[in-house]
Amino acid sequence: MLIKDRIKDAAGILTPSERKLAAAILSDYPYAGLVSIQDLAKHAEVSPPSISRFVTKIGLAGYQEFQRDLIAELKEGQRSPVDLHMENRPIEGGFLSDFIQRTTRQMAVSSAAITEDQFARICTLLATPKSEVHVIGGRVSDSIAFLLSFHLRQMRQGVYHLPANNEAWPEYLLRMKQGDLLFVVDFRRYQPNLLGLCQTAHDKGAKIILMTDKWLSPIAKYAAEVLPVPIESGTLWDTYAPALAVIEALVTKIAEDNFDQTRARIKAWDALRLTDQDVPS
Amino acid sequence: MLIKDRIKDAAGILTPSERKLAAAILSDYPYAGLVSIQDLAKHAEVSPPSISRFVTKIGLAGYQEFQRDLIAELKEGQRSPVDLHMENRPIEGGFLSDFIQRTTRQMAVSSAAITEDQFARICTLLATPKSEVHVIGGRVSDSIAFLLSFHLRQMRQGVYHLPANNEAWPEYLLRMKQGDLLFVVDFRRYQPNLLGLCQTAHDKGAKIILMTDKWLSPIAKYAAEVLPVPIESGTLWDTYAPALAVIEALVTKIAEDNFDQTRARIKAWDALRLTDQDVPS
DNA sequence: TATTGACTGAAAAATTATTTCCAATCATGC
DNA sequence: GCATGATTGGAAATAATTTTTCAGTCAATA
Repeated sequence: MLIKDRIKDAAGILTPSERKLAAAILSDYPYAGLVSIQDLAKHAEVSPPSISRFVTKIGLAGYQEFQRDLIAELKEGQRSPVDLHMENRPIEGGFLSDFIQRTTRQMAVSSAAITEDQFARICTLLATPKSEVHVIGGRVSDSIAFLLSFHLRQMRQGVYHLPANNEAWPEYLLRMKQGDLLFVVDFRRYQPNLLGLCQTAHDKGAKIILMTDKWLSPIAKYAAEVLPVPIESGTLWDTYAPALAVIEALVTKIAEDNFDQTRARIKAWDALRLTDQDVPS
Repeated sequence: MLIKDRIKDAAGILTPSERKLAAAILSDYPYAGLVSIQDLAKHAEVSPPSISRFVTKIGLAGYQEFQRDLIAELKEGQRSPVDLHMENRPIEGGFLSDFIQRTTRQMAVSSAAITEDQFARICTLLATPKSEVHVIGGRVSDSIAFLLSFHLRQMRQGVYHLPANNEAWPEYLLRMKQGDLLFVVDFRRYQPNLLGLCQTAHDKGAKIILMTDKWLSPIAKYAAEVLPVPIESGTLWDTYAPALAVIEALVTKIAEDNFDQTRARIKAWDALRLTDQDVPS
């Protein structure tokens, strides 16, 4: 039996620190287990005795047998890609693996719905230095939008994240000029105030890039580019993981295309951040 | 340098038994080297001292370093049966689909590293009405953490999202009581101030649930539960999509388990929200 | 054939890793 | 609240592994 499975089987009877240990081992399986008991102890923040007890608990004679087995698995595993492949489809179907699988499927959908062409076009837009970029999302999706503006800010200047409170919007709208960009994330339960914002921005000549779901937010009307992403998870709630993946893809592509600039900027950034570091440990 | 190459480079100055040894190691590389010096000695038909001398000769400090290096090589090399596979054909599907596929792969890893058991346990903890839940994340990951607190707030009372500014933390810490929960998301570039927060919370008797990457944030020391999620995207930047998926899975599970309560709460919530809606369209 | 020097492995020593024991702590049930 | 039992990590004991020492062997050479 695989060590991994032994751990999962024993999951029910593990003590708190043993669970920490299990997490540490599984998080970089099997390599995390291929160090001395002391190093593993330090890494997992538990004591060596706890590890010793743990390996006994999962039915092994001792730490050494544990390691020998891990190495044997590694050796085996590399030989039979078939087995590995089987592992990728856990039919056992716990809630988590089930959910993840669904999300995974949705992610595939998103890459199908967005053409590489459009993707490249949007990257180019967002990377254009002379266009300032304004970013905002809906009540929930703003946190996704935040990741875009955060990373974008590391790569270029002129990136602004609009606050949720529309009282402050005029300040940003006044600054917007012809050719600037407004990146909006708006998923169902579309917010009327975002629509108003986009209308105004559009009137001012800003290009709007909209990330939305398949029902298409009314903002689509003003958008120069619409990035459709699937948000149905097959459950009662929506999933934003595909949306996040697309945003991360954008950010990564832009960063790679402008690598030197980005690196320089991050370096300068970090240098400044150090000066007001909170609590040096 | 790879051990293999070190051996080949040294081939000229090897003694007869060292050559036997080299052959034994290379014949089942790198697994043959991953046993005790005595087993390897027996297998290669030489004495342990010869092995010791050998590893020194090829420029390593000792047998242990030799093994550590072999494992590191293995990890590096196998790090990406997937990644490498993709790197070979990055153009095929285009940047986006390539990126999405990688992310997808990572998501599968996360469901392998988190046991269903642990998942269920954490859901139970977060759903316990009498424990208040405090949520916070790192500079970037806080936006992921936000989605947890946001949705959790829809399902139960006593959910607080700590502000990024640590000036305000004491207020929350004062409120924390024995048995309360602190859910922390902390990915690499771990923030010292979060560690301090967790230490204090832990001292106050709060249970800490930590979502982190495989390098394990130092907060693991105080954590009752550690949720490891993969964040490597195979590019220069990390991806939080798997983390988000896990959080969404948590939220969904909790909502489904407490469906009536959640529905009633959302209904009441929406009723209140309508009264101060910003701009009716 | 004797001498030299390199090579080797047995045994001892040193080091390192692992396990056991135990006291302190923590949580739990009464 | 108090007692009980489980859990935990430090320290000691144990075990294992690795390295060093050293004497014997062998081959090459004079």
